[in-house]
Amino acid sequence: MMEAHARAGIRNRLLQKISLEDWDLIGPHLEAMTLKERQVIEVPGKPITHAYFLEIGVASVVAVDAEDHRIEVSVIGYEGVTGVPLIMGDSRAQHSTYMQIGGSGHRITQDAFCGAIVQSESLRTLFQKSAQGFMIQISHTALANGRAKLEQRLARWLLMAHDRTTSDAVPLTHEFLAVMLGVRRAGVTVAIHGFERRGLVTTRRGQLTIVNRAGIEQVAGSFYGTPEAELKRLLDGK
Amino acid sequence: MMEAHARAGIRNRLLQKISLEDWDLIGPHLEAMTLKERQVIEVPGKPITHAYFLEIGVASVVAVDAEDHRIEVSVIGYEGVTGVPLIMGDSRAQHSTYMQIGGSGHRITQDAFCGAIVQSESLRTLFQKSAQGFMIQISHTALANGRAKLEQRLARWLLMAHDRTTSDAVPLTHEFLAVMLGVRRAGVTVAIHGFERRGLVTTRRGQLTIVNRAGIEQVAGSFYGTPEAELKRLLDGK
DNA sequence: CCCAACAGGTACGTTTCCGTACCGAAATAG
DNA sequence: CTATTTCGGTACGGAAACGTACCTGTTGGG
Repeated sequence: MMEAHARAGIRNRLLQKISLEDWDLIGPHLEAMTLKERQVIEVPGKPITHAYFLEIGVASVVAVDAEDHRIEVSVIGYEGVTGVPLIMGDSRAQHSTYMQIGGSGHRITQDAFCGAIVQSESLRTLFQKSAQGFMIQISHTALANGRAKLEQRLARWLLMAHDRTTSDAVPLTHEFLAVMLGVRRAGVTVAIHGFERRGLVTTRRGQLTIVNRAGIEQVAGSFYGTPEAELKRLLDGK
Repeated sequence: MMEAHARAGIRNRLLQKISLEDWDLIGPHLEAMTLKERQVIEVPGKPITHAYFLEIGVASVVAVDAEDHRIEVSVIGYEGVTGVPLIMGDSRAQHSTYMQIGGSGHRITQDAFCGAIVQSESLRTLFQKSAQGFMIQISHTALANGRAKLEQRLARWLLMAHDRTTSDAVPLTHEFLAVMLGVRRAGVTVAIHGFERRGLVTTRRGQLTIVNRAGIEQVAGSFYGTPEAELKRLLDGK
């Protein structure tokens, strides 16, 4: 009951799914914190110090190569956890991970997280399924990057962000959207104008508001949706 | 010693890394087989019946969406195993997986494979690291798809295939290369001409031979290499 | 041995997106 | 309140790749 109380306000879907017995391995180690936009969570090549369970906000996971080419491969919100390599038995970050939209969450040290996973098979199963969902998302990012038009990719991104925010506002500049999608800033501006003209979004400086989600889903077509459906299947059982 | 003998001819890097104790969980269940090109290994949405440890040949892992957009996200050869979702506790295939270049390997049933992973922590660790390498490869496919030019992506693909074959010959048509990269067949033809002109490859109908690997690596730049280095780190220890 | 199917060479107009650049408006710092 | 930075609107030429198509040479099946 103490535990149940401690978990009362939690939005994070993975934390929610942890059983009462397992909670002893995780709950006591959680450190609640505010996560500002641009806050760095993981740096490629560096050890992962903590896993972050987001409550509010969106983190970007960005692949980087030796010549500093970069592109976002995944976004993480209240449905997941950062530090996927920890789940896979690796302690080093592959990707650059940082808060794209500020919010809050709980973090747990690498030691405590890995210890919990080793001790409890049910925790391991839970986080492995989350990691599998993460992998599916990356696959579909690869698909969208190779096959979709800028407009479709932007629509996909907006939908993924919208899924993870509580309001319809997406507080991001065109510049940041462009960096994540790996396209020109001017290209994003033009695409957003198209959305605006069709009444799908409204914009203010540094912010974009989703007005007609169904319309955006139509633009994204099947480039959006599969990872979301699969994650649901993985976490909510078969 | 019987076991050691049974493993004598094995090229697969994961099978090689299995300890003698763990071998009892895997070895007896392996079924050696020839794998012809185009042979289907996994079908999206369908249960995964076997995990395949390749000895020779290359398998393509292709992401597919509801509108049948498709693109290759990963290749697997003697360094890995198919059926990554099994490692993650899922029994359903996400991707379309099939032999791109014919060869041979050993397969193990889903039941035996999952049973082995559940029983042995060291096996689990091994395969998780392999899955982590797989994920890194997908991330870099996403990066290349979003950032690289056709020529660079083709170079990257050829290098990944070359790493997994015993000869310098890549027995594939332009058509198949195009499908995997998600580009036009004619685009591949033109790019290959460029390589040929620069003395990087020679071609015959349905086949391409790598002549100057270093030159191809130069074309691919840093779009090639990171996943390979990371897999080495993961499997050969830190 | 011939024919159908396949592989690939080539071309052309078109679309998409890039690189770059410039400018004005809005926010922020001093 | 002003100076500076940031953000977004717009434009232009050009590169990359597309869709499509047609044609030729190779290959394998009947």
